[in-house]
Amino acid sequence: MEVIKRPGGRSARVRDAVRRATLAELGEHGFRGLTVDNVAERSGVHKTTVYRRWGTVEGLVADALELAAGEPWPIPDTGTVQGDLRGVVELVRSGFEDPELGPVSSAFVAAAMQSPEAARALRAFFEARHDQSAQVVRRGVERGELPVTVDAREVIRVAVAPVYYRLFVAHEPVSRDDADRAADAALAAARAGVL
Amino acid sequence: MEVIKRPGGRSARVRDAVRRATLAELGEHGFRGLTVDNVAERSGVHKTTVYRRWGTVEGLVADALELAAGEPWPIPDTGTVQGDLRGVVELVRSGFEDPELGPVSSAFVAAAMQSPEAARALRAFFEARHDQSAQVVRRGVERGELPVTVDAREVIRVAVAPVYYRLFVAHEPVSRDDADRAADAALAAARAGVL
DNA sequence: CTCCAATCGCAACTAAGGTAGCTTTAGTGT
DNA sequence: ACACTAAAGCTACCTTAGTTGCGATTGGAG
Repeated sequence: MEVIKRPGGRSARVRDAVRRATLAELGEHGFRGLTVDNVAERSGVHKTTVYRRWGTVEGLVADALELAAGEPWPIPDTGTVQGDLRGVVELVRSGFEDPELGPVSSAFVAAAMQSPEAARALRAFFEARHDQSAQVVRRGVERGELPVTVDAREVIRVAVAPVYYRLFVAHEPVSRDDADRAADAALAAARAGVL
Repeated sequence: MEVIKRPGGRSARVRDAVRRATLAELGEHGFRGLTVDNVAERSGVHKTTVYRRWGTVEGLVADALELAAGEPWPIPDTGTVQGDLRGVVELVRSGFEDPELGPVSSAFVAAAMQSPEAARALRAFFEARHDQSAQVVRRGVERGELPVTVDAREVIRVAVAPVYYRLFVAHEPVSRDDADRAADAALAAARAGVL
C-alpha cells in the first residue's frame, strides 16, 4: 500500500520506529490519547516527517494495523465444532479484555470508524483472520457435524458479531457466557441450514 | 444527565438551538466534520457557551442522542416471528443507509467510541429500542412459534449484531439478504433453545 | 417591581495541531 | 569512490481548538 522507493535503509528504519512507537503509545494511552507529536518524540523521528508520511493519527494506526495483521493467530482444535467455535469467539473476547492488547485492538476499531484508510486495513485484517478461523467450521463439515452447504466464513462472522456489537456499539460488558452463547447461536443456525 | 437550574426561557432555547444545529451539522458533514465552532455559529449561540455547557463535540452528540432517543420507533407486525424479526433487522440496516438519517446514526456510534458520556447515552438508547423490538419475539412465544424460555432481548441483539458488525467493525457492505440471514440465524438459534 | 444569581456574550489569550521552505543526510547506481 | 536524489531534519510560521476573566442579560423568587 505504501510505495517506498528506497526500502533499504533509513526509510525502513524510520517506518519501523514509528510503527513501534505507535503501538506503544496506543497501549499506554489508547486511541484518544494518541498524538502525532508523541509518536514522533517517542520514535525519535521528526514530527514533520511523520506528518509527511502518515498524515494523521488514523494513518499511523492504519499502518500499525498492517504490522499487527502479520502476527500469527491460534486456531483452537478441541475435537468438536462447538468447542472450536467457542474457542474462537472467546479468543476474540479475551483479546479485547487483555490490558496490553485490548487498547491497541480497540484503537484499530476506533480509527477505522474515522478514516477510510484505516477501515480498508481493518477489513483486510478481518478477512484474513476469519479465513483462518473458518477452518474450524470446515473441519466440522468434514466430521459430518454440519451440512456441507454452510458458508464457513459467515458462521464465523455471525458467531463473533455479538461480541463486537456489545463491545463497540452497545457498550455493554461481555462475559464469557455471552461469548459461548453467541458461538452456540451461530452453530445452531448453521446446523439448521440458515448459514 | 444535564442539570438545568433555569429550565424556562433562554437556557432552554439555547439548548434547543444547539441540539438542532448539532443534528443538522452531523447530517451534512458527519461526525468527522463536526466542530464546536460550526455548531456555535449555526445555532447563533456563542462558542464559549457551547464549550461551557457541552464541553466537547462528543458531549454535543451525546445530548443530541437523548433527543433522538425520544423519537417513536415502528414495530413490524407481519403475523409471523420470521417476518417481524426480518423487519426489525431491515429497519436497522436501511436506517444507516438512509442519506439523511445514516450519517447522524453513524455519528452516534462513532462518538460513543470516543467518549464514555456518549457511550452511556447510546447504551440507554439501545436498551430502550431493543426493549420495544423484543415485542415481536414475545408475540412469537405467545403464538407458540418459540419456546417460552427464550430471552427476547437477547434474540434481538443477536439478530441485529451482524449488521452492526459489518457496518462499523469490518466495514463490509450490508445487503438486504445479509440482514434477512442474520434475522433467520437468530431465529434458528432461538428455536433451538440456545437464546 | 426589584433584586440576585445563573447564564450568556464578548474579546483577548494560550496551546496544540498542522504546514512550508529550505538544508542536510544517506541510500543507490555508475 | 562519486555524483545524484529521495527522504529526513530543522526552523519558522499559520491555523484552529479550547480557556479565562469580566461585564451584560435575564429568569425567577420574594
